[in-house]
Amino acid sequence: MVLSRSFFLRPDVVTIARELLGKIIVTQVEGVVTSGVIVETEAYRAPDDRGCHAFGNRKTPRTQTMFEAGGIAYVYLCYGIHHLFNIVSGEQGLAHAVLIRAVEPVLGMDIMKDRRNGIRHPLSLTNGPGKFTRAMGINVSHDGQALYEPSGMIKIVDGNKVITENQILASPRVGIAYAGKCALRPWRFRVKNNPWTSKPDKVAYAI
DNA sequence: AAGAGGATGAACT
DNA sequence: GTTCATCCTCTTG
Repeated sequence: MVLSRSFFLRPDVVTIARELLGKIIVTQVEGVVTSGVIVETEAYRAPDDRGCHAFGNRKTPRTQTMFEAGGIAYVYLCYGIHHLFNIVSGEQGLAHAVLIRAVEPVLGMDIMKDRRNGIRHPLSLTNGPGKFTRAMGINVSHDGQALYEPSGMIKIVDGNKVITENQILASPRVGIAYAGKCALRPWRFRVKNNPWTSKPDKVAYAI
């Protein structure tokens, strides 16, 4: 079953980021279906999080999507090359989002390999935020897409895979040195011992 | 109007 | 470990 919109409308984006571990993301792009289990996420939370694009609730053309009601995609271009996919959460006006950082492929591995031209090792196919979007055909044209429609191009499905708290590892988010103290917040979550996650962090905590 | 820099990844040495 | 690709967004003047 696709996750209901109410799942994404809740106010605690950090909890949502943890609960998305084990859920399945499915895309249908140009008639091709791919899917994968979400194994790594990060939470971003305006207004108090300096790492969030919408820090201080500043509205710009790009961050507009984050202020919409939860359950839609926020996709943006990073370093001019990588399309990074987030799930907007919270009620309208609350600029919260969960970055999907890695998935474990389920359907369409061959397509993923094609899209990830040149990558041979399966474990390197989807173990990063820019890698998995490429593999699953996600790009900035999907910004604002609803994720809770059973017939949607991108949807989040509950595969009834249970990830208990002792299977989750938390660590600080990287690449946001400009965020000062906020960079220390352990808002990156990964499934412990899952080989499809990005390379291990130096410091990690149980939750 | 111009310049700096980024929620990364790949290919180097 | 280092470098650089590549372009959009935001800030500043």
